Amino acid sequence: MSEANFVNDEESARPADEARGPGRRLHGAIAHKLGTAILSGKYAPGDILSGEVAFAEELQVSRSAYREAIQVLSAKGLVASRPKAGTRVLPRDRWNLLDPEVLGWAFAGEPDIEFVRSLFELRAIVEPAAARLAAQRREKHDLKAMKDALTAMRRHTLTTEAGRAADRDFHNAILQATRNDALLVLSASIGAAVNWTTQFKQRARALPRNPIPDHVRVYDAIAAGDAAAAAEAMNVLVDLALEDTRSAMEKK
Amino acid sequence: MSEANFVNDEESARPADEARGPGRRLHGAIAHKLGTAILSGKYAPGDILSGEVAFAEELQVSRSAYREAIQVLSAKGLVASRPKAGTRVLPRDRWNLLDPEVLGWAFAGEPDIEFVRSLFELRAIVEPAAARLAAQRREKHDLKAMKDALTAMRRHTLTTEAGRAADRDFHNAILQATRNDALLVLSASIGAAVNWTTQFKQRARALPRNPIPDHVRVYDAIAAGDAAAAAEAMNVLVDLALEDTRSAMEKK
DNA sequence: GCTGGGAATATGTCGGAGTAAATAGGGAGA
DNA sequence: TCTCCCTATTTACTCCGACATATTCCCAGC
Repeated sequence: MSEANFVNDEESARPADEARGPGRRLHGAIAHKLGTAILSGKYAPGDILSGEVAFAEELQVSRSAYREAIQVLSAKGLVASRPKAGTRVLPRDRWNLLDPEVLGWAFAGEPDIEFVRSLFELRAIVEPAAARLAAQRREKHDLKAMKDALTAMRRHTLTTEAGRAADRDFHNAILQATRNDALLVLSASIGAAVNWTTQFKQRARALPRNPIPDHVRVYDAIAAGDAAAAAEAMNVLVDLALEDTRSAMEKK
Repeated sequence: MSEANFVNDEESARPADEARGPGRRLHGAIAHKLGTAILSGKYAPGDILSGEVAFAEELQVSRSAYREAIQVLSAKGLVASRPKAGTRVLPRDRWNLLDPEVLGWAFAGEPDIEFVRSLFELRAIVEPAAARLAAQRREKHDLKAMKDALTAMRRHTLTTEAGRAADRDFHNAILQATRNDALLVLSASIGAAVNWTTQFKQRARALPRNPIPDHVRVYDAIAAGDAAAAAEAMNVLVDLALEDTRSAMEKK
């Protein structure tokens, strides 16, 4: 009770009420504001956000709060500040686009279709390979986790947050089964991004396909230990998701 | 070049010779110290870094500097602090292990061989696929960049920083040719990590193979537009690198 | 055993001192 | 007279310590 690690991060502690707001603390809100502004292109790489005091006054916050927000952006590679030169936006290739928070900022405004494409391409590379490894290395409890996620997906649908969480759990269980930390972290980031696109698809009223059978095929292949079949089934799954997303974005 | 940030510890009048120091500013140095401590396992997930003032006094810095360092770590998902409860180290799966700085911290001490293995496994998944895409989409200037990097690799060797930079440039040129931002960012992170392992191999005096011919094979396949051959050649390249690294770590 | 108040601790705020660096100005050499 | 270099000023970030606020844990009272 007292020494137990209750894993209450900042969002699960909240009643999941303001999940989509700026949330967090004051400097977090400022970081969100500036981050979305940068990601949306309002500040281009090379631009200078000059004037610590000016910004602090404009946002009606203290310089400390502004400074801590800049620290966050700096830690994510979005900006760099030097004593006299001011705080300048770094070139895109320095941005840590795989950071879940940065990804969220990227999808806060109008998501760039080129970037979404590249994310799905990456997913199409990583996830089938992960399914292949999972088929070779999965243990009993991995299969149980996948099965549980599948039943949850059946009960809810992808139109609900619970359903999307179950979807993430399914993919997460596969990643866990690969026994690969790097893969796990990477796909956690991608999963967050995919969740955004799924919400996006839902807003566009474009969820035509029933994704359950495809997921079941992946599960069966992994359970059977058939690496090639698992990779292929996951490949199909990702391709369909990409197709849906593309049509949804074009429709809009 | 552009990274002319030097540490301003006490009054070290070093002629900016120390390129691999903690770097950056005071709070950057603190973040480095705490980051390496966390990554090395000195602070386990769930541990509490209690006492903002205590830490600040122990490190002989002000609370602001300590706070900003915590902001950086928090932005990278290593810790989370809540009002009264203290600053807790988050579970590993929340860490942004693909952040270049975090990767650097992970390799600052004794690198975990399991983690290195998982990184190379990820690399073995991503880089061949990237070579495949590059073979399909490369333009003239991409090939020129690869060729330039190859000649630079020949002139210097991997034992020098310039040679390792050329190696990174080569892989970077391939990633650029994929026209995929997400891939580019990911492999920039991986490339930073691989650079660490290469330095590590060098320290262990284990660079037996001449990597140039293998790189040339990759280049030829991409130049010819042969996707399958490019993927296979890159596969060989990554496998050899993994083998070298493994033997170097076992030797040590 | 449950509830409410107080103590402890972390976050948010503030303004000032210190310092690094870019720009401008002046002087020397061609 | 023009160019180059050196120096001084100015500017904006960096660091600091104190104060105010909010939240949570602990414990006493019911």
